[in-house]
Amino acid sequence: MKSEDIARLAGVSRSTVSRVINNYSNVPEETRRKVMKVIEKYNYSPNSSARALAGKRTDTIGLFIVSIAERNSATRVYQNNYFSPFIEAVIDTANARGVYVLVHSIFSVRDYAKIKQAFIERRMDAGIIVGTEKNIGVIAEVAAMGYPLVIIDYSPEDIMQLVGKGRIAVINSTDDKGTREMIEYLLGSGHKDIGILAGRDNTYSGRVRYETYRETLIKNGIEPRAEWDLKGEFIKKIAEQAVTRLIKTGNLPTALFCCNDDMAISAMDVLLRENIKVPDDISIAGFDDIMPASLVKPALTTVHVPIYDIARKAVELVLEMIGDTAGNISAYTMETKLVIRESCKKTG
Amino acid sequence: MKSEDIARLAGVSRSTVSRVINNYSNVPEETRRKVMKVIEKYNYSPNSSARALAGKRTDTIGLFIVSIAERNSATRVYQNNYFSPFIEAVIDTANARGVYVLVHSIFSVRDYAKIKQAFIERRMDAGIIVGTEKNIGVIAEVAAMGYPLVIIDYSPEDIMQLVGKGRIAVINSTDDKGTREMIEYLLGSGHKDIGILAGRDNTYSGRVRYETYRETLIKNGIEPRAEWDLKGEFIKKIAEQAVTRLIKTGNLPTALFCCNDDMAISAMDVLLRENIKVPDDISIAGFDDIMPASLVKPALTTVHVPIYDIARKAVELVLEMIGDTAGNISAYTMETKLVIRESCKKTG
DNA sequence: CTGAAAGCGCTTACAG
DNA sequence: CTGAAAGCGCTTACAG
Repeated sequence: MKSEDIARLAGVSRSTVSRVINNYSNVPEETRRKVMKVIEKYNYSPNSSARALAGKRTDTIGLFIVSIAERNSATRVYQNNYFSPFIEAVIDTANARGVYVLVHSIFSVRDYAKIKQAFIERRMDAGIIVGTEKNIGVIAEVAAMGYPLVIIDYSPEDIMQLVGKGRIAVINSTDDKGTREMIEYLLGSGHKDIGILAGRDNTYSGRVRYETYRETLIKNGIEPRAEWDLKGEFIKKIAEQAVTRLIKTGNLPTALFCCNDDMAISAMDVLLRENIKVPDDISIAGFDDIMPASLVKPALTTVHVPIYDIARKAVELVLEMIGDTAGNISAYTMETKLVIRESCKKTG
Repeated sequence: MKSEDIARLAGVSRSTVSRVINNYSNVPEETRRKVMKVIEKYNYSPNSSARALAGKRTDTIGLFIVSIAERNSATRVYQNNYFSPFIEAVIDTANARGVYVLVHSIFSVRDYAKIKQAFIERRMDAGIIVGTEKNIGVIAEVAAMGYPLVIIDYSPEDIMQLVGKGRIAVINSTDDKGTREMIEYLLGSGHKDIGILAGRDNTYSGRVRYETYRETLIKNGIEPRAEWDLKGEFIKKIAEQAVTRLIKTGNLPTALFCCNDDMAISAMDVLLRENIKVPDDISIAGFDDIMPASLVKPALTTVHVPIYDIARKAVELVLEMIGDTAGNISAYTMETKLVIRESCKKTG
């Protein structure tokens, strides 16, 4: 069934069918009804490829999930508690607005070209990029092609500087405020020896959380100690190794600020295995508030990142930008919140 | 950049460019190289809409996630530990084969029409349907349109009977074997009073797990008791209510077989709150082996369902079927495995 | 208000 | 081996 069939059945031309479908204002009510009746009777819907080729939107957005460091992990999918809710929220929000979502995995820097590829092939009207790595070159190219892009977790300043032109929105959470509140909470609980299990420093949130940790300690008269400055890269396995090494030194801080929950949970596993009690022997703090954070024993004290809201905002922004050819580069920040559970306690 | 531009630049016709791109055999090596050079230089890729309209594949598959009972839950996304790994595995597998994935949420029976809609609009070459509800009518219609479909968790017999023609594969896990092994494990641990927290009975796995539970007890000379036959519908909240009511009766079984892990974890939460110890006062068994199953305390004894393998198999089957217009209705069963952790113990 | 016609960017018989 | 032409199913100026 194509528009020509509908036209014939309704006794009008394809032009009129098209006008009805696209809600043109200059179609008399009676004509519209007559055509609609046939359309509904046959459950007709235009071929999306033909529509797109003729200049309409694809009504599809791309969601690109970048997790470069994890490409070789067969169990990756079971581990990633940050992306899963994000993906689902994007899909639900977009679908509710009648927009399709093409989800794509990016596992290597080389893979990043696939983002551009999808736009070259004109498969989507816009894109959302989330993940552990950003290739600003590809982002700039896609933006230059005229496609709106929403980037999650990226330095707004860097975007402004590095992307010449195009419609781009970046969404972050208040990683600085969240980190500050957590460190001050630990300080307020009597901790002075606070270590960090840091995230990836080629990530905006990773850098902000790390730097804010240091600044907050220094502002409170405490010099961060190099031996408690662990690199976890936001990855469970690397975090485990770092914590294992720390334990071997025999010199533990009284609290460890982990830059995401995945690493915090890994740290707790290792400590448990080594018979070091959380929070009695060491307090563990996380970041993100992913679902397992409240399930784990002891339940994780962490900073809530509104993943669902970020995802929803991303879809809203991207749809707005599709509709508005003028738009330029913009930045949004979503509120984090300290969540106190059981994994940290007073000391001293 | 379009094929005409490439043609001009390479000094050939659009036909030849197309032949090179589609790997036709009758293009001399030299011509191919000449054209490829221009294609690579300009990073050209054909417009997917134009290709599809001209009769090529869309190179896109649809993944439809049906979770009807959960439509109104804002936190749904954080809860669904079964779909998340499935979605990611489908995407990863498809992407690795150069195929795009359009993921769509279905929240109501009315929504089910969206599946057909996507095919009417010719947005994809085939579909995978997973979730808590199946609309066999829509499935039959899409199959009749000639599109291959992979259905997860559905009665093969029902498919054979209800769908007249078309290419359909259904994938299940060995829910019967898994249930039997779990119940026999509990019996072997001395349990005679074994209750069930059942799943949705409009689900194939829900029915099989329920029936196998009853059969296994009866075969072992035990009559299933109505007061320990709880309906949980595979949903956390409903499971909580059922367990709460059970506790109020003061008449607990020594073991409770929960038809999925989500419900088992909910049951443990309620029991913990009521100061009933797992596994000392009651053994709790789950099904699925979702990620939190091993995180929770006590770690959940459950039946492992190979979600990742099922997802991968689904993609393989769907791609095979796209290539093979002959194919017919087929059924596959993936192996489950008993996973003994801490939530069940010997009794009597 | 409405239809005929051109055009979107491909692919593929067809003819040579 | 290769090009000119038709056709895929729409949308949208254009003309009336």
